[in-house]
Amino acid sequence: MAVSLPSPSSLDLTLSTPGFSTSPSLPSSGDQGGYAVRVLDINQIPSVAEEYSISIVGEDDEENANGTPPRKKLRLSKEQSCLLEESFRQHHTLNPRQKEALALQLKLKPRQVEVWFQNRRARSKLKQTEMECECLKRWFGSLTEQNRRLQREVEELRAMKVGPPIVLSPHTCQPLPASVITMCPRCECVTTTSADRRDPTTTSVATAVNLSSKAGAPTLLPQQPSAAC
DNA sequence: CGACGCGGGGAGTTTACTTCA
DNA sequence: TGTGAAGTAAACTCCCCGCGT
Repeated sequence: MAVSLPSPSSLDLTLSTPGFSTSPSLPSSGDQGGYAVRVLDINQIPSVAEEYSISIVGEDDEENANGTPPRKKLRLSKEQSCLLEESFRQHHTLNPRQKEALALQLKLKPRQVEVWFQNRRARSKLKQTEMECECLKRWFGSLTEQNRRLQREVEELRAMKVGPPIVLSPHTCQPLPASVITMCPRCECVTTTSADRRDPTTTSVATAVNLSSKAGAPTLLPQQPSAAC
């Protein structure tokens, strides 16, 4: 029954894992006494539901009288969750041997470990998607604001009846193309550079503002955000 | 090379349970 | 203190894909 876990307190908790030590089908060992042992989660006030889950979840109460297994739901203890999280940090998928070993260590069924990893992957992906969505929203807002500013600038230049500034390349003495505003979608830092000074291999977020556009308004050409920041 | 079975993973859903107003 | 809505997470189902035969 002994499980190697970091602290003595966690060992105590693990001994009372729902669905294992409290299972009615298991003979009560001397120091635990079957139902006498409860899930001792120091951060959680025991509830009626907890009592319920303890009483209904067992390793071998697979089916009821109809032959259909009742849908049961256990709550993983903090130690179990921590260990699963730790394992998830190491690898997001488990091979059968790892699954078996982890299940044994956690006193869970391999299927439960498998389900936990499935759900964990799903949560991870959801979180990632939400973060990307937020990032894109901020990026969009920033670009919108930038667009407004540039349009104002164009209007002002038009009002002055002054053509777009022509910058000569220090190397070739040829006019440079339109400036390129580069913004990092993560930290939203914006830098303005001449097109010929950019590293052609860089795939940074670039918003090309063509001030000499015949149509009047500057054209914004959003590109994919880069991972490099 | 295609058909078949099997196992694993993703996506979506259900359901038990908790939290909070 | 009781209750219902909302949130969370375990468990389920379906489908697809890769792999071995």
